[in-house]
Amino acid sequence: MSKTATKIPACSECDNKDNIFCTLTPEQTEMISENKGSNFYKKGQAVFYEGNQSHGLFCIHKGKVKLSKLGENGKEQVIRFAKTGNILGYRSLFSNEPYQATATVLEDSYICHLSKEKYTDIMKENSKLSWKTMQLLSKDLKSAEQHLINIAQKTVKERIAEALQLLHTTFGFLEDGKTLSIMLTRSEIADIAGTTTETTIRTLAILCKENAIELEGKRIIIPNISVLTKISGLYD
Amino acid sequence: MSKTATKIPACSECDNKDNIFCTLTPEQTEMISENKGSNFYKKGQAVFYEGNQSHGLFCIHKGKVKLSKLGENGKEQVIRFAKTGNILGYRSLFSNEPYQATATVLEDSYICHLSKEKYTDIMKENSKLSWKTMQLLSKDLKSAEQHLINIAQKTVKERIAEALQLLHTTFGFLEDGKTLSIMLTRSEIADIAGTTTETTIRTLAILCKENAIELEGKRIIIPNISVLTKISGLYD
DNA sequence: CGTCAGCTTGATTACTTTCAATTGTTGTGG
DNA sequence: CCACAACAATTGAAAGTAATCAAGCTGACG
Repeated sequence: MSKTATKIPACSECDNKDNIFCTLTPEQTEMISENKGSNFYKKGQAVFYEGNQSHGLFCIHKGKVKLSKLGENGKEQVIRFAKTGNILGYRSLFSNEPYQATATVLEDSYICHLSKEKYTDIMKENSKLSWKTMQLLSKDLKSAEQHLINIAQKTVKERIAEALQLLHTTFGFLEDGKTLSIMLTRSEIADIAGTTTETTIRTLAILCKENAIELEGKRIIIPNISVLTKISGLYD
Repeated sequence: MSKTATKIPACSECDNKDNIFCTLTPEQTEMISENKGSNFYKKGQAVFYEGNQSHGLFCIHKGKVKLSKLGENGKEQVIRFAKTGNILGYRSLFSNEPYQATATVLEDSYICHLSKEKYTDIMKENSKLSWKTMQLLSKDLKSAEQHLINIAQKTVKERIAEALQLLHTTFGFLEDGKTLSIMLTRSEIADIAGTTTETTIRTLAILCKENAIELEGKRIIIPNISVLTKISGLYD
């Protein structure tokens, strides 16, 4: 609701240490920090929309985000997820095209806005940041291609099982070590797997019957991840 | 069949001018050129296989290549195409992972092999090459995501129409200005659209009946590309 | 001329979507 | 706190789409 920018510290104080910025010098960190804007986003709010003119990139200080695109029929397709420490909208760095996807906050989040120019300036003098950025692109490309082949060749059941695994590897479990720490609607899960809400509901029920998962409302419990792995046909 | 490396000139003499190397200084071009190996590949031959340890990247001096991955069921999925002037296997630059896809030559081609180390050395001193590489990654990522949403949400007919458009935009027409300059088997077209050979045949027949295309054996004629565009629901 | 790979067609089956109706949940204002 | 509205979840039945299986055909090539 209210902007709580004051809650977010300077980049030098930020404890997201294992992200793309870890190679920056203190001066460079300061440079980024001076030009950043920080915002609170309420669950469901959009950070940017597909087609928007891009005015920079974003860094998730704390939170969970989904990136999605709309098909011609208006159906949503989830492309990727991002979480604390990840950056968003970095592809706009390399082309002056608008954002290619819509970023929606999945739970209340704090997200910083960074200047595109500062970032590219730093890339020029710090080849490690360039390198990190390329690795990031490369990683995203790899998962996009994997996602593609999965959707193209797998049954709905396999794709749902895989979607649940993706949620696990991205966001992890709650303290109990078996409940997905993210709660999505059936329709959102459908948008990951590329199917409909109804089919998702039925398929989740089947997975439940096969003891691969347990359902408690929106809460999804995965007692043994290897059961899901077997069903999805994923072996990595 | 026989190695015809002598047919390929030094990089400085190469007339693929609009590719990623156009920003290199003469010295850098020479550096790449000295370390390159050139080979002739016969139609159907593989340049590298998914899972192979990567030992460098490739530049297509002249030719056509498809990049594909295998699903768990053994079914092939075409990820991307590449043609004269494009580079292949560049993702191995950023990670020491094996090649993520298999590159297969679609018609007799001349392809150069470049040293990974030289490329990265040049990237360090030439930020424009880094930039170009990032743009390339970014572009590939964009098309992969577009391909994903298309396969996830479109009918087979739309996907086949789109596959034909992809072949057009990538490889263009013959001199007659309407015949696709690439001839693939029905099964290969199926592997682009993520469907089966039989369905591809039936769908091509339907497109033919609707006067979107004409078929002469493996030759596919597209008298009016906008008809296909309309069918595929692609508007870019 | 035989063979093999690719192409084609038909019939059947399986899977998924769509549509429709109902129930459950959540947040809000009176 | 309750009632209501809006949204989410569920279930069933019917329709549609595409895969699978089976068989015959075609054309290139040694």
